[in-house]
Amino acid sequence: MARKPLISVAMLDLMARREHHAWTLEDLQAGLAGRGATANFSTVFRAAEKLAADGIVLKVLLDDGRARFELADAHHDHLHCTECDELVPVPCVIEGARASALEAETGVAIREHRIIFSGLCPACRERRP
Amino acid sequence: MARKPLISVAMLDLMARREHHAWTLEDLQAGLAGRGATANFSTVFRAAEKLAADGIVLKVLLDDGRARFELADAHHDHLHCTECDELVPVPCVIEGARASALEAETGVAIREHRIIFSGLCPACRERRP
DNA sequence: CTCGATGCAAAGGCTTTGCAGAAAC
DNA sequence: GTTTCTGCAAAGCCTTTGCATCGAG
Repeated sequence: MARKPLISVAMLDLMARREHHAWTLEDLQAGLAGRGATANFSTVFRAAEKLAADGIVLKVLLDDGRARFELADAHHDHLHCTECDELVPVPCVIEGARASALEAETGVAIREHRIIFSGLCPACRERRP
Repeated sequence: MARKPLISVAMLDLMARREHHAWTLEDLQAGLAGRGATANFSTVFRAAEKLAADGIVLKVLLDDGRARFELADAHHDHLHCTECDELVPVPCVIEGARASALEAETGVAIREHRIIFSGLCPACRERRP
């Protein structure tokens, strides 16, 4: 019989199912439990942090004070749905030229950016027109 | 002799001096104390929250977990300086057309956005080329 | 035996709230 | 007297850490 996989492996496996785009630690713990991989919160926390440190997942912090983790793939920005609380990906709207212009205009040196739109995700928008 | 002003008044007065663009509660408490308006942290917190609720100041939450408050004026975005930790204002880079295009493209309904760039502010950029 | 993974409980960092007294009107 | 502002202390909410155990190699 197969041995119990490490939590970090089960976690990546879970995230790959894309039930959420971005997962809170609570989401992860619940999702893991739902698939028979019950784990302590600290363990979930440490596994997620390690994956983030290794660049395998990305940690995103929201105004609600809870971090979300998502599989690290192509850069994109986010929309935080005010209705269902999901953090959905949207394509990046900052073209390199725009950033350069801003640097020239303001004198700052931009290393990275984080854009979070608030509004309704497609599903909620349809549900509540 | 003039009576002791409400903390919220002293706070607005302090913020108007623009020593910082955005103030943490700690900054505010220290700034107030420095001007003879010593106040309890809770009082500073409540005054700031009330001003934010009234739309007089804007509350901005950063990844470091501490909220900042700034006088609410024209919309702008921010650069969080990785060197001095200041949150400096930069002009908004999202034109309305861009947002509309994004809504059409993705199906989301955007209500507002928050952009935080990370990098060096003009002063630090000059200091550390 | 040694090291990483895990569970449990406790500690942290900031934010919020409850309650009572002081101040304003 | 009633409402608002304050101070103090206690809770809260999530995130982190310390320590001991467990399990693979």
